Amino acid sequence: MSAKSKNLILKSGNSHKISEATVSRLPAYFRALTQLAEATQVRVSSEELAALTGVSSAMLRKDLSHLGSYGTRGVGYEVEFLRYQISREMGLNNDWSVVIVGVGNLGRALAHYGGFGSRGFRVVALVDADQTLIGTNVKCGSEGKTIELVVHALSDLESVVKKSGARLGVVATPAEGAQAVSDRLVKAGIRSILNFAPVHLVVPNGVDVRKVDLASELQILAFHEQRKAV
Amino acid sequence: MSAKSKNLILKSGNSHKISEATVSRLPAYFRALTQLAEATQVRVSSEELAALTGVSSAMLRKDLSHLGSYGTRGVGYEVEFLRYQISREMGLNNDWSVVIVGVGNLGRALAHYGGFGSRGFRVVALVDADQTLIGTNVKCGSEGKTIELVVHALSDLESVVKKSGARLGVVATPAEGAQAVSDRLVKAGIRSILNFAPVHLVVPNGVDVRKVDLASELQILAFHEQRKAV
DNA sequence: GTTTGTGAAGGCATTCACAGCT
DNA sequence: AGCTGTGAATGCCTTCACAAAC
Repeated sequence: MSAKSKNLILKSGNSHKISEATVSRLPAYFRALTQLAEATQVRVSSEELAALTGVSSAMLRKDLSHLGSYGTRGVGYEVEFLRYQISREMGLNNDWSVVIVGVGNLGRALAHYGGFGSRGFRVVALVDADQTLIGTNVKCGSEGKTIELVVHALSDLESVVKKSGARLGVVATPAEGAQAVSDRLVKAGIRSILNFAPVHLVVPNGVDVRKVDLASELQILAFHEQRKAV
Repeated sequence: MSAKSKNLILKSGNSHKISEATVSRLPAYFRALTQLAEATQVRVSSEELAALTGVSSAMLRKDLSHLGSYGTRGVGYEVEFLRYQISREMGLNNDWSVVIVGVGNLGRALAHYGGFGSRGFRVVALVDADQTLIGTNVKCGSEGKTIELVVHALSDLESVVKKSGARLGVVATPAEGAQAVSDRLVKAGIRSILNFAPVHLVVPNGVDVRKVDLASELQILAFHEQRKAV
C-alpha cells in the first residue's frame, strides 16, 4: 500500500512481546495516522504524531520501535506505510464480529456507534433478557451501511454466538446479570469480552476482559476536581 | 455512620499524595463495599475485598494504607466505616453537577445511565448542535427520579454551564467538534472533562481530561485475540 | 542539519514477606 | 492464631540523551 519498495520485512515470527502499555496506545496512533492520510499528508515526524496523540515523542518512537524500524532518520515516518503496519500488527485487516448482550440505552448506543464499523468491527448479533425487546429490530451501524438486527432471547445466547461466528462479546447488561452472561459467553467460545457492567467479571485463564466503567471515570475526575478547590 | 468510637483522625491536611493508580481503583473498592453493605455484611478481609475487585490482597492493603489505617489487624475492615472513608476521600458526599455536550445515542445513553445518579452525579444540562434536537426534552436518570431536561443550543454553552453550576463536562460529540467544545467548556470554567470523542483534547494546565474510547477498547481486545489463534 | 532508534537512567507501581497488633 | 500495614525487592514503563542514519 505504500511508497518506495521499502524492504518488506514481513517477519512472520513477529511475536516478540509488545508491552501492554504500548498496545493500549496503538489505536490512538492508528487513528491519528488515518486522519493525516485523509488530509493527504505524506510524512509525519515523531514530534508531530506525538502531539496529535498526547504522548511524548520519545515514547512514541519507543512504541513504534517495538513494531519494527519503519521510520527514516532525518526524515520521519511515511503516513500510509506506518498506518498499514500498525493495522496489520493490530489485526484490523481481519473483520471482527461482535455480539452485544444487553440492548438498553448503552447497548443500543454501541450498536449505532459509527466508530466500530469503520475500523473492522461489525455488530452481528444482539441479545437481551427483556421479553418486550426480544424480536424487535434495532438499527446497527451509522454512516452509510445501517442494517437492522433482531434482538435474540438471552436463552438463545449460545446458539446465537455460534451461528453468528462472533469472537468478541460486549456485556452491556445491569450489574446483576453480568457474571452469568459472561459465563455463558465463555461457554459459547468467546475469549475476549468488553464489559460495561459495574462489576469485576471472573473468567477462566485465556479469556481477556476489558472493563469500561462510566461512573468510575466521573468519580476519578471528581476526586481530582475536589483537590483543586483552593 | 459507623461502629465503635474509632479514633476519628480527621486529619485536615490530608493531602499527602495518593498515586494515580490507587485513585483509579478506589471506585471499584467503593462499589464492592456498597454491595457488601447492602447485603448487611459487617466486616471484610483484604483477601475477600480484593477478590471482589480483581486485585491482589497486597495491593488492596497498600492502596487502603494510603488513605489511613482503617483496618484492624487480625480482624479485617469494617464495611460501613471503610466505605465512608473512601467516599469522603473521593468527594462523593458532595453533589457533582454534570453537563453533557452531544445528545446523540451515546449522550442520551449517558443521560439515562443509572450509575451516575446513584453516586452523587447529577446531569443538570444537555447541549447539542443539532437544530432538530434543540428545544426537545430528554429523560435523565433512571431508577426512581427521572427528570426531563431541555436540549440547549451549542451557542448557549457558556451561559448554560454558568447557570447550571456544572463542574464536570462530558464531551459526547463527533470527533470533529470535540476540540472546539472542549475549548468552550474550559472558557466557561469547567476544569474536568470526560471525553468520549476519538480525539486527543488539548487543554490548559489545571484542566483534567479523561478519555473513554470505545473503538480503541475493542481494538485492544482484537489485538490479543489475534495472538491467541493457534 | 534533522530525526529516528535505543541503551542507560530514573521513576513508579506491584509483589514479597514479615513485623506488629488484636 | 489471624490479618493488617509496610519496608524492601522486583519489575515495568517512561524519560533522557546521544549515536546512527539520512
